[in-house]
Amino acid sequence: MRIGELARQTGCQVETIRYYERVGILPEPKRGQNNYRHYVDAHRRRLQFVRRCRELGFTLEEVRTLLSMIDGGTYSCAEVEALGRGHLEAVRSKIADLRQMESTLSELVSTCHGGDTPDCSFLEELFEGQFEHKAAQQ
Amino acid sequence: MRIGELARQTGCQVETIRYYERVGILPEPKRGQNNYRHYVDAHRRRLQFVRRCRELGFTLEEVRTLLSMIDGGTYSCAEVEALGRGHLEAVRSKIADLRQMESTLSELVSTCHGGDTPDCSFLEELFEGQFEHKAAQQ
DNA sequence: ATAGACCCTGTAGTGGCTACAGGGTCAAGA
DNA sequence: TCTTGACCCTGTAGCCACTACAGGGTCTAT
Repeated sequence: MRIGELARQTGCQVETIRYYERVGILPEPKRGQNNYRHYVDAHRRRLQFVRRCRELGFTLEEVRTLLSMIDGGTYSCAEVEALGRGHLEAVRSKIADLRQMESTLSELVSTCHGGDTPDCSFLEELFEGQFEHKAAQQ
Repeated sequence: MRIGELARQTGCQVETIRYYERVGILPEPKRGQNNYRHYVDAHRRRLQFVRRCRELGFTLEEVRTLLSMIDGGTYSCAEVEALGRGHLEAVRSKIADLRQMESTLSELVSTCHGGDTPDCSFLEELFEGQFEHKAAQQ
């Protein structure tokens, strides 16, 4: 199949597929005499895997690691689990940060009177107040 | 005060302050005869404001909008509130995405047996399975 | 013959910094 | 007097994971 078809089947953009090839996530496929890329099902499965990993928030570097485990065939389930748990922790920590943002924001927004005069306690608090937002450390 | 002192007082990096100046978030300060930037308290308050906004997750573009409201002096509280609520919605939607990731991830990780053999249902599910992750519909 | 869908390469842009390289300034101490 | 070290300057390149062209070629249907 050609690149457009692969894109359709996996929900990727054509440019993204070429990008993955350029950075070594996908192998270079065979080319026809018109120089078009020709993909087979193994490519589709690999790209699907990459996309699923990305949807779960893994970085391309982590995806590369996972792929090299699969390609090498000599990984341990424990390694994969460690990578997964590490990433899960990162996701949880992002959630915590965003929750903190949400709570500060909704508190600030609730102080708005919503009128059309240029006085706003939201802005004033941020500009002058002893505003204290528990930011993420690191 | 000089740029290093301003950085210390606001918790910014020196490079970030220069970057904000370059992109028009902070005004160009006066320079001494040694060409060092010289800041006064108005700069500190403005930078503090920017930092607080960034901590709340506002983009620099949104910060620019807020600053131009303050600078113009002819905004309405309702405008600010709209911007705040819009951003709050964005934060909430990110939290929802991350929660979805978290749940899929923790489910996948929990299927790992953790042994040192190269078989792992986490990987297999992503690679072969009819894995279904409810991704954000943007 | 031509339109339109598809493919190619290569480069530049996005956001919000961060990290140099390569240089200047200034005060304290040996 | 010299040197060390902390600070400052400009300008550019790099980070991530794409995305968006520009400028061209190919293929199929009408």
